[in-house]
Amino acid sequence: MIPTRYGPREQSVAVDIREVARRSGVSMATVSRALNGRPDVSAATRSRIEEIARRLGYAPNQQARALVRRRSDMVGLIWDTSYVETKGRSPFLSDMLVGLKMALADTGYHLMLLSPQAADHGVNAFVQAAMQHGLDGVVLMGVDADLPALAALINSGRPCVGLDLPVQGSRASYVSSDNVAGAGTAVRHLHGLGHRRIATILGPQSMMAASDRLAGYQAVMGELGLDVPDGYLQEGDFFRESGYTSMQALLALKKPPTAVFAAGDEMAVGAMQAAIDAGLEIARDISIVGYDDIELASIVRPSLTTVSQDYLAIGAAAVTLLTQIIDGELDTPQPVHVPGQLLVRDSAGPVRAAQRRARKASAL
Amino acid sequence: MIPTRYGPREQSVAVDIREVARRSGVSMATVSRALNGRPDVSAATRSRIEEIARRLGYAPNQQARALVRRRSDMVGLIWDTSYVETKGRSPFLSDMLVGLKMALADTGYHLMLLSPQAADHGVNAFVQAAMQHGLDGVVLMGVDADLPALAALINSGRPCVGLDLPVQGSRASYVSSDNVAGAGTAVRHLHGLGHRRIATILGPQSMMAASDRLAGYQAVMGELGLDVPDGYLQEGDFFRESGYTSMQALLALKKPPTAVFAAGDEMAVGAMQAAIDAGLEIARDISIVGYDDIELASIVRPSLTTVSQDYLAIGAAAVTLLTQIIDGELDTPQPVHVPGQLLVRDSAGPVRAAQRRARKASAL
DNA sequence: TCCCGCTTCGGAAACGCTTCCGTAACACGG
DNA sequence: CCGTGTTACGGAAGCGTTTCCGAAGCGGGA
Repeated sequence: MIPTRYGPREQSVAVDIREVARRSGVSMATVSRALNGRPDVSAATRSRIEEIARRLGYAPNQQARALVRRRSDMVGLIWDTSYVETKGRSPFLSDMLVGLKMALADTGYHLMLLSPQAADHGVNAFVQAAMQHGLDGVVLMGVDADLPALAALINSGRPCVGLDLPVQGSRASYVSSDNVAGAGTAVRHLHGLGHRRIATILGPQSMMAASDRLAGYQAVMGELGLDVPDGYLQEGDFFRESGYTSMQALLALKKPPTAVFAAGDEMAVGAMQAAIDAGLEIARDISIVGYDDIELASIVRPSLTTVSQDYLAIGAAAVTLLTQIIDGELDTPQPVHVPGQLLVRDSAGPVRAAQRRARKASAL
Repeated sequence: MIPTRYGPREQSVAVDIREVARRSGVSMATVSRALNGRPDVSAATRSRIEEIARRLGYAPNQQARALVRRRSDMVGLIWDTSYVETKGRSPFLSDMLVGLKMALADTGYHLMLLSPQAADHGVNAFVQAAMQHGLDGVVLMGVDADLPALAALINSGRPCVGLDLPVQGSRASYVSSDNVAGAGTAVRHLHGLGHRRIATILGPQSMMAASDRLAGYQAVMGELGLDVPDGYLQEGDFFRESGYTSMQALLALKKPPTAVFAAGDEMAVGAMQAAIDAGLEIARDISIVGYDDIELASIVRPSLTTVSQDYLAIGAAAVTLLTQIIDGELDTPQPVHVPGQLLVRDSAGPVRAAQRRARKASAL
C-alpha cells in the first residue's frame, strides 16, 4: 500500500467491483446496488462501501456496464468535416459543438465523434456505427440532408436530433435557430427606419436556413403590405462574391431598393462593397442588414447590423430535445427553434427625404 | 424476412455473432476469427461467413469487444471549454479538433469528448475517466497546464498527447506549432527588409506559445547581431488592447523601432491602430508582423503579414504521435513541432532612407 | 406458535465478444 | 504403421458489470 503523491488512492492498478466487494466483506451484487443508489441496501453498509470505493479509487467499467444495462450513456455526433478541404473552416459548427458539449456535461452523457465518411461503406453505415457503440442517441451536424444513410438512421428508430438539419421521424427531430422570425425581425427593423423598398439576397434554397429566411422575409413583407417587385429577390450562395453581384443587380433596377436584407453576413459584406464601389454611402444612401453575426460583422466599416444566433443555446436545446426523446417523454417530437437577436449597428439608417421623394415620384 | 428500402439487410433487430454463427453453420469462435482476419480459418469458410455477415448487417458490439480485448480503439479528448463564458470563442482549438478528427478517421480510432469540469471531483478525475471508458489514449487541449489532475493522468502511464500544451512523461508528449522557428522567420523577414531596430510585443510568458515566440525572437536577433535595447520587449496578453498600449510605449522610446514583431495577431492589430493614431503609415513608417493568421489578419487594412499555423497538420501530427505511443513504438516520446508559414502581406515594408539616416545618426 | 411480509443480502445468470486450449482430420517422413 | 506436425474448427472460460431470484433474519399480528 504505497501512497502516491496524488491523493488517497491505494493502488494504481485497475480496481474492480470484486475487489471492492472483498474489502467490504459483501458480495459484488451489494456493492453494485450500493453504488447505484438502489434502495435495498442498509444505510450502514452503503456508506461503508462508498467509503471503501472512494478510497480505492474505484470507477466502474463503462463498457461492462453498458453491455448489461443496454444503455451506454453516450451519444454520438455525426459531423461531416470534409468541407474543410474545399470551403475552409466553418465556425458555426464548431460553436454548436461547444454548446453541445457544455450542455451534455451537465446531463452525464458523453459525446462520441463518428466520421460520416464511413458512409461510403454502405447505406446503413450510420445505424451500424450507432449499434456498434450502443449509442443512446445521435446528433447530426453539417451532413448532407438527403444522404441515404441518414434516412436509414432516422428510420431505424434510434433517437436523433439534427442541428440546423431538418430531420424528422418518430424519434427524430431537429433544432435550429429561428430563421423565419430572425429574418422577419430584420425586415421589421428596416421598416421601422422608414424603408419601404426592401430587397433581399437569398442563400441557396436547398438549405433550410436559407429558405426559412426567405419565408420570414416574404411573410413580414406581406404583413406590412410591402411590395416585392421583380428583381428584389436575388439568388446568392452565402459567399461574398454573390453578395457583390447581387447588389450590383439590385442597383441596376429601375426602382432600386433603399434597403437590403442579406440572408448571410458574407453576402452582406459583399453587398456593402458593391454599394461603396457604386459611390453610395452605406446607411445613408442604402441600408443593409445581414444575418449570422460572423466575426467580420463587427469589424467591417461601417459595422454591420445583423441577426445573431445563440450557438450555445442551440447546443443546449439539442441536448434537452435528445434526452427527452431518449427517455420517451415525447410522443411525436417537434422541432425547436431558438430565437436569434437583432444586433443594431451602423449599416442600416433611416430612410432619407430624397429617397422618400424618389419613392413617391415613382409611385405615381 | 422483410426487405427494407434501405439495402439488403434482412432484419432491423440487432444481430449478434451467435446469429451469424448459426446461419453459417459454424461456431462463434470461427466467425470471430474469420471476421477478424485470423489465419486459422479456411478461405472458403471465411468468405462464406463474410458474405452472411454482410447480408445480415452484422456489426460487432464494441463494448463487448473492448471488454475482452482490453483495448477500446477509442481515444479521449479532454478539452476545457469553460473559457467560452469568459473570453468568447477560441477558433484555434476548434480547428485543431477538426484536424484531430480527420486524422483519427483514417486510423480507425474513435474520439470521445470528456468534460474536464469533472476535475472538481478529485485529483484523479482524468485518470478515472480514462479508466472507466477504457481509453487507449487521451488528447489534451486548452486545459490548464498545471492542473493536478493532469499531472496525475500523465503519471498514470496512460498514453497522452497535449495540443499546444507541454506535457511530458514516459508515455506522454505534445505537439505544437513551431513557435520558435516561426518567430525567427518573422524576424528574419523584417531583417531582410532592411530593418535593424526590431522590437517585439510578447504574450503572457506562462503560456508555452508565448515564451517560445520570445525565444525565437531572441535567438534570431542574437544570430543576426542585432541589439535588443531596453523597452524593446513589451509585455502583452494576446488581446488587442495590450497591443495598442505596447505600441504606444514603443513609439515613446528614444530610439523607437522601425519594425515590430507582435506575438499574436490581435496584438498586432492593436499595434497597427496605435501607429495609425500616432500619425504613422503602416509599412512605410513602421512595419508590423503578427502571428497566428486569424481571420482578421487578411481583412484589416493594410493586411497583416503574419505567421500561420497549420491546425490540420497539428491534429494529424497529434494522431501519429499518440498511436505511436500507444503501440509502444517510442521509448521516450519527443515533442513534435509542426512548422508555421510566413504569409507576406502588406503590413511590413522595406526600411526607408529616412529611417536609415535616423538610425545612423543615433548610432553616433 | 405459526405465518406473513419486509428488509437486506448472496448466488448466479446473463450481456456479446475474443481467445486459450483441445482435438479431429489429414499429410508426411521414417 | 507410428509418430509428429499442420490446418481448421468447437467448447468454454472469462472480460466487469447488473439484475433476477431466492433466502435468511426479523418483527408483528393472529
